Amino acid sequence: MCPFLLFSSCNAVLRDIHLYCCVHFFLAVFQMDPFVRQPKGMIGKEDSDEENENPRKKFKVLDEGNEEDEGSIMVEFSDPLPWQKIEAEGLDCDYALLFSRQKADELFKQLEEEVQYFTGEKAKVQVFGKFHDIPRKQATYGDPGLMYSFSGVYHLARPWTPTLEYVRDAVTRATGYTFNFVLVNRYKDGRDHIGEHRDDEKELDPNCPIASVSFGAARDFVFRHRESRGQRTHCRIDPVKLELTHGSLLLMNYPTNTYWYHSVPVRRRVLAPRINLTFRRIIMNSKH
DNA sequence: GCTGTTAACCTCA
DNA sequence: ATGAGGTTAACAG
Repeated sequence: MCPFLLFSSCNAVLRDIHLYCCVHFFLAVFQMDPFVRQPKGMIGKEDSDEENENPRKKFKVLDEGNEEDEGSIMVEFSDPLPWQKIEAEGLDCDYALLFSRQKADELFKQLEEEVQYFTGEKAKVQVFGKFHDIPRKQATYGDPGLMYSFSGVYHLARPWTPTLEYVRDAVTRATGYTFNFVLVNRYKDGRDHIGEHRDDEKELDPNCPIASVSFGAARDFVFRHRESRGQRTHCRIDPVKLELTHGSLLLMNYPTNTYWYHSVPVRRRVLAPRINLTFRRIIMNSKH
């Protein structure tokens, strides 16, 4: 359970959330039709400072230079992204490069200017009775009225910035899902990280995927099954390791977050910053 | 009340 | 340099 993201709302609205998700599920199925089945494992090269030319070349990017049409830098529905399916027991993810190198550079730069991160109390976390500085920077943005709790105190999510809206809409067009909230994590270098956790807040609909978009330095991303953690190793399920590259999109589908923990481990050789956006759909409740 | 969990760090292979 | 294991006390269920 993540103590940062307990959500509430001013009014009970989303009674049709299940119908909503079903509709988008079918949308997504049709739009994602030509999945590329690939064996699980590290995607891309281990040395992340060099350009990842191979994966990028596989992506068809339309007219990067045209700034007038927002959709022009994305692959259109009629020309779907070459998704990679990542599967294991109880794990179901889809991975694709959403933005060209050039566009991702631009978005990264804009995010560096726009996003305002937590400071002070909100930048600390209590674990096992001790307070620590969170080893990365965090920010939350979302639809008006959306709230989240931090250490039992509710705060409003900030309103969307232009760049966050742009990326959000790009993800929607690529997947068919819409999102009302984003958690921004900024890892200033390879020493910044996040420990193993699941995104299992009850305010998140587990049937709706979480969309993780990455900019900047490529970082390893590790899934571990909940039954293969700690001393109870009688159930041996190998971890699933990915590399999340500049401009990439990882969709975490149900029931991934039920069975699998994930982390971004320390990588001391990484010197450059990474910004990660995890788009979610929060089910508003009537409390508060 | 009891049990399970813990978005963190530290130590030591 | 990395990963596994232990931590520790409060709180949710």
